[in-house]
Amino acid sequence: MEEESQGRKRTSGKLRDKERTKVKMIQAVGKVLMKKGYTGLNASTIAKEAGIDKSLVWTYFGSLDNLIEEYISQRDFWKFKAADSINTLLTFTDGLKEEDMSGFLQFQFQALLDDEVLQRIMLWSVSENRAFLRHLSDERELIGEEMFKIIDPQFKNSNLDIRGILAILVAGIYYLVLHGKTNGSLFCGIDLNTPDGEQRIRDSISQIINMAFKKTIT
Amino acid sequence: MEEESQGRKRTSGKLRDKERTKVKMIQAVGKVLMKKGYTGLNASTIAKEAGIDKSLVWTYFGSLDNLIEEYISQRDFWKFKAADSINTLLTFTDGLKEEDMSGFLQFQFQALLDDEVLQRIMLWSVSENRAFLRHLSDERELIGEEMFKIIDPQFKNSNLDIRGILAILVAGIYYLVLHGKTNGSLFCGIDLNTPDGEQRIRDSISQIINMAFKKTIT
DNA sequence: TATTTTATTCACTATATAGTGAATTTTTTT
DNA sequence: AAAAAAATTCACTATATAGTGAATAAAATA
Repeated sequence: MEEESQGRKRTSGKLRDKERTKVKMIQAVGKVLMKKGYTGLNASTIAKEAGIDKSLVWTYFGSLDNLIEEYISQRDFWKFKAADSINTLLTFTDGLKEEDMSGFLQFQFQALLDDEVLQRIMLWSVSENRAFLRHLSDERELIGEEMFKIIDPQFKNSNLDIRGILAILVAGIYYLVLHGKTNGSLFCGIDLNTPDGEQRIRDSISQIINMAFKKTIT
Repeated sequence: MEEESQGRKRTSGKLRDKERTKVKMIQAVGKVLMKKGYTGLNASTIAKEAGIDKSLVWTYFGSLDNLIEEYISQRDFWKFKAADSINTLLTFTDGLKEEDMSGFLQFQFQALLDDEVLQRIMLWSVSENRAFLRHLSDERELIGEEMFKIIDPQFKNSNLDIRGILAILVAGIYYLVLHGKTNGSLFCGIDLNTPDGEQRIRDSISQIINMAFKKTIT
């Protein structure tokens, strides 16, 4: 981005290398985020994690926010975009099967369970209204819309609001994971930190999708 | 709690009154919580809101945490406990109707939408693992268990996990409200900050409950 | 009204944090 | 190897925050 292309002098010592240091700093953001959450993201902590002097934050990124933003924009949080998961779905332009939809939600559930940084980011998104966090939401919405292009028509003549139902499902997945990871305690008597609890939520996701696809409403 | 019952001298001037001041301080916690969220809960801000000197926090409550804890424990966050909502449900010891269950969830949804402090507290609960926040979750679980005593048997011979489904529903409600209030943006194309968006979620809650009660799974 | 006691404020300490500019050390060029 | 330039650290400033103890002002008691 801010490459001095005219550069008469370059960089690459064993001890000093601007680009290598910048990469270390960006990676440190992720490590701190995982270990302490977004409230732990300050210059001293990040610098200590990267093993450099904190003043480099301003020398190389202009501000602490810029450095953090750099990390967020570089990481691909919606891995399922690239994963088979959604690509498979999007090839079925003529309609979507119940199992595909279920599988997609299961994938999202597992991805969030496995990704501690994503958990911290989701929490942050719902805690503070920052531009770069909103961009993440928007990105997810964009991917979602691709899917709804296929699903919406399938539910056109149903009296179910499939978007509303999926909104509750996805939001439910998000909250349950966050509650389980931070709070640890039960939710409706279910403990997400046990294999049994996880499985119950997985099954319930499938059950709701199954019911919706059977379009049985009175 | 820490009343000097032996008290030879009391308090009640126009300008100075310990008890009145303590009440003002506790109320200020709620105001700050609503205006700035839990991260805004520091002595200076609370003292300014109460119109007193910040040192009184330690004089009267021992620590900032104690003052905050006092506020949390005094307020009744699960209003629906007292409300008709759940009491009506609990009288039907022989079974629960679909409309009752729907109504109960609608009530919870509306209560959270209307109560800014509760929103801040729910966010806090999922952000930090504090004892007094866990107590709140536990309290909700306890109330929930009362309800499940009635519902569990109704779904005994169903192949649906009603607790799992309700967990996703309730968690979904929580997350959608938090997302809507902080982030403002869409979620599955639905904007919770519009009457239409609110209504779609209300309807979707009912639809899921309706499907579950029809026990239609293959 | 003078004295005692209680309520409240004031003036501090200690620590953390965003940010700056000069000094220093390493690398590159001559 | 010396000079120039780039990379990195050091030593600051300024502001915020939890917490403390002495000073002061208002009530209550004698």
